[in-house]
Amino acid sequence: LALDPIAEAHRNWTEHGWGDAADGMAFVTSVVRVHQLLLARIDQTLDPFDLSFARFELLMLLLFTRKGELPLGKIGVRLQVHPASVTNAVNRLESQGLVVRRPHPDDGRTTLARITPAGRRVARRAADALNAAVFTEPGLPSASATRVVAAFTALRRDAGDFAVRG
Amino acid sequence: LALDPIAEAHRNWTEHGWGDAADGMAFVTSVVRVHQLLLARIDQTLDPFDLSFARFELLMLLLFTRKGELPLGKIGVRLQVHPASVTNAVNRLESQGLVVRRPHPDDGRTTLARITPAGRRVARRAADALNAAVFTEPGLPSASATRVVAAFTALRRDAGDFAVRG
DNA sequence: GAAGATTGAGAGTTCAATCTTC
DNA sequence: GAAGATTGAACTCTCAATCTTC
Repeated sequence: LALDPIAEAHRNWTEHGWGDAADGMAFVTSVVRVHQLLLARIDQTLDPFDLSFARFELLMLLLFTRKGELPLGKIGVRLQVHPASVTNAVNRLESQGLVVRRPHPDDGRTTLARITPAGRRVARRAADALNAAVFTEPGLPSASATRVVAAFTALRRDAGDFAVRG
Repeated sequence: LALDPIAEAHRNWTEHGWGDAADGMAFVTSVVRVHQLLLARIDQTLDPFDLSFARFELLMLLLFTRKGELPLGKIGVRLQVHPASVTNAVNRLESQGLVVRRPHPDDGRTTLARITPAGRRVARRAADALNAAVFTEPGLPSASATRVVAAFTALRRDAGDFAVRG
């Protein structure tokens, strides 16, 4: 096992005359790597449920919606994914019996995705599994995680990711 | 534009009796979303060079290697990606003339990937572009970024991502 | 004409299976 | 038999093009 590759890259960047960007490079690379590690744990946990994280997020979104259904387009906006990805995910979930499509009553253009009773059961069990295997102990001290969330919320806000309350 | 979806999810988690996992869920979701935002900026910056971030990382790895070449297997270990991904990336880079394959002189099983002069030029220019467009201003205050890197280094170390200096 | 959704193509990843060389 | 690399299959994501409905 080698030493920390990100620290090494930071050193290389500095020695290459890119000192001004070295910290930012290390930050971005850290995010990429931690994302990779977390996703691996998540995928492993969701494997028994035959769910990807993307499909899990879609299921939870419907679970937390009052009527248990949402237009496909709205799902894409909320989950920040491409319409084609929504179509694909809903196809899979529908073939698994966790979601059904139905036409919008008032607008013939839009399609609604509705979570089924089986979908609700799977969503709750998968969430329990993720909570136990990943979320309750994501890999850093609770105070540290909270600080990261705060810093990332500011970053996302500045990137125009969501509206500022006002 | 809606309010912060992660804050909303945190509220949903708490109301659903999953309070113990709500902070961890928010942490993980934040990492996923920030990763998505950063990668979008990176891909956009690398687009003119016809490079993905994965191929850029491979190129930089070779650029910083003494002899400018490395066995494919070692590349996979350093970049933490599957051997098949290395084969794929090297195929693309080779067709772009940025890398060449050559057989290992002492071991007929292993193949070396060697960065070409053109590869070095593209790597330096792409790095300059990324430094200017992303790394010098990744989206949060410098002190904040440094704290995140420290927290993530601890997380990666605990996950067995690299050896502890001893 | 614009909005909503789907389709097909292209790129990337992972896995299992295969082939060659040690 | 094990290590290194490649191949083909399965999946996901994105983009451009298409189709239907407003």
